[in-house]
Amino acid sequence: MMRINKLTDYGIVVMTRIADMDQSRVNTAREISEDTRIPLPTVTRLLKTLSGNGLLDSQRGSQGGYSLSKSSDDISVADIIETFEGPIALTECSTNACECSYETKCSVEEPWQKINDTVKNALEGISLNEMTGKNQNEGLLNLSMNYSGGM
Amino acid sequence: MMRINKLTDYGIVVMTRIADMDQSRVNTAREISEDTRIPLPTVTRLLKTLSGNGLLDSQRGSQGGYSLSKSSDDISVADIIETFEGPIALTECSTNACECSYETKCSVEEPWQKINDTVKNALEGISLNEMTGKNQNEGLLNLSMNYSGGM
DNA sequence: TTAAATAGGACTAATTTGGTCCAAATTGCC
DNA sequence: GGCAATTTGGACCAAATTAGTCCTATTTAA
Repeated sequence: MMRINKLTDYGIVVMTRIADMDQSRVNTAREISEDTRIPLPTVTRLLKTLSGNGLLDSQRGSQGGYSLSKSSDDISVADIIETFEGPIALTECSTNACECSYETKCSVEEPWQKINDTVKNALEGISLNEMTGKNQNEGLLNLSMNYSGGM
Repeated sequence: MMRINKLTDYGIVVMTRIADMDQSRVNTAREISEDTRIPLPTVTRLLKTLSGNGLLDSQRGSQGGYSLSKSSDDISVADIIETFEGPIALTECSTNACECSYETKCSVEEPWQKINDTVKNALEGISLNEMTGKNQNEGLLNLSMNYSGGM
């Protein structure tokens, strides 16, 4: 299926929900759970991950909650995905020094590098703000990617 | 990790291996297994899937084996991935009619559509031929994608 | 007829993922 | 000071997916 994990998907939903709200106040896990209908324990876990990775600020105690750590314009979909899944890469080969034992595979490595870069670029080009309801149909998705450069 | 399955990865290796060989003869599962060091039962299964989906032609019986069903220029990485994983889509929302229960998610649907298209385009733009050793460093990967169009 | 292949499908083991829960720490408020 | 509302951190389990193997049938060339 080649898809991102469900939790990552949820993570994007949660972030979008927070970005959609009044930025002057914090959001509790409970509110978010009720709004999104994602079970509370799961939301809790998502929020912990997101704040642990610096995408959200957290405030403890009574009246506490979560808020965006920076403007929704400065948070990309890639940021969120990487928070949950680590570096964006479709194959193992493309992240680290390739240790694969299949000779053929290694001739395959270089093209994969490009494929991954393209995907990564696409995801970095989408800001959280563009995911919110506010900016619908405004044609902000102007992804212009050019990989004509030499290698 | 957001990656394609291991079997899909192997599938690409196997296809690349076949594309790399003399096209006037067929390749047996055994040869491919020995060359790639992927275990025979697994290679067998990969080949069955690939020929079942029309990417490979198969010839039964003694002297039989597998060969590309068309030129390696006309087979894309996307073709191979889709053979193993179905339609390329990062989230469920983006394939079929979205039945998700989270309201927020649906405002998210449209941007995702574009993201998926971008990824799909990238993968459709890479031919199997470009994955082979023959074409290394020839700068064939000229992916120019422009998503400035209206929605 | 036999040997070398592919075809189809069932099955199991391993891994990953999704989801839950509990105890601790922090903070605001009465 | 004490209580209630929160986040924090980590352990844990169940479910789903994936990887891999195996067996039997069918086809074909020599």
